Amino acid sequence: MAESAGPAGNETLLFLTDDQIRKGIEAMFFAYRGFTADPDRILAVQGYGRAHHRAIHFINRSPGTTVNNLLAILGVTKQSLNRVLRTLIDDGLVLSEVGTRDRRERNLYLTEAGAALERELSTAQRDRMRAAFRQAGPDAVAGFRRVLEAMMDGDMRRHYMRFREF
Amino acid sequence: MAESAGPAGNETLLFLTDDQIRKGIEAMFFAYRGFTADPDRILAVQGYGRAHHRAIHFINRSPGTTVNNLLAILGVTKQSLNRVLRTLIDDGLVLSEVGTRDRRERNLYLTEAGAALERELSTAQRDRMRAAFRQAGPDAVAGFRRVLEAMMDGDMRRHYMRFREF
DNA sequence: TTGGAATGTCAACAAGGCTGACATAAATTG
DNA sequence: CAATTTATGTCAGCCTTGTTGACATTCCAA
Repeated sequence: MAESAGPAGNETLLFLTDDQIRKGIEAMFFAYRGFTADPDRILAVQGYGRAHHRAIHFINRSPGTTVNNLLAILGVTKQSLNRVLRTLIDDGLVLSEVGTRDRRERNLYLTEAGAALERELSTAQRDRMRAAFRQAGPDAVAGFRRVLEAMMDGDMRRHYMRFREF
Repeated sequence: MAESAGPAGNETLLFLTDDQIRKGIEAMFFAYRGFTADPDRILAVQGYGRAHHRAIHFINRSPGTTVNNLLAILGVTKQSLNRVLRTLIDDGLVLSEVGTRDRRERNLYLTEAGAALERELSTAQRDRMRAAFRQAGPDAVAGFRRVLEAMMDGDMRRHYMRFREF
């Protein structure tokens, strides 16, 4: 090809140079800090951490979800999750009900207090995300989603896609 | 406006509905896991963690950087960074040289062994990022970058932009 | 020379990962 | 029915990585 040029040897692939990729890597690093900054501040007041936020988020997303399902989504050990879940249950933010179909399972729900904290956290996080979306524009948002979806591990993509329709 | 419709009350803002935003939030969460998965596996073998990776990455990006500069970029306490830096120096991956201009400062460099580990880590991470970029396409990559840049805190954006030209 | 800045270090603590072991209850399977 | 598997909880202990506080050293600059 006569128009071949540059380090990548192909102009159509210039967005795949190592430097472009490195910028993407650093963008992920710095942006993730912003992404978690607002919830982190709110959680710190209550003495909670990101692990609590994640549990609250996914229980809110799928009320009645089981411990096992949460373990698969969060990718942590049951001991680790249990510690977090225990404090949330003891503090009255999460309700754990014995399963009806299978009584070994525990169905997890947010209490009113839990839902209130969830709203506080997600409002803060959504405000920043909304501002970023608005600033970048709809086409950028679509691209953002496409790249992130391509970056996920297969297992995680399944958990993500399961609620795509909403 | 006659065409006003939907929860947002404006068709041109449909990408800003709470559900769209929530999808963006979960995309960040799941994608970040993929983003760190490969380096995490490599680091675990050596007995290192993400903190070591971050230090190695930014020393490699800016050879001769000072401890203070690294602190500002990483956003941790000097005690926390010092512990990580200490192990890297003791293990012969990082070289700490007394500053010439200001002898209170320490200029940090990767040794050959440190550079080797850096290459191993960044190759793994870049491979995934490159695959995601290729799959999503150049326009999506541009959007990805725009959204992430808009999501950063001001301080972090400054650190990010400082090396934009590469 | 004195103050302040940059750095290092020690100690203590907490969150939240991990592994391993073990208990219990309930469902499932042979 | 008995044995096994599954879902969950819990205890103990370990690691990384964050935090605060205190204090020493070095050295630049006013």
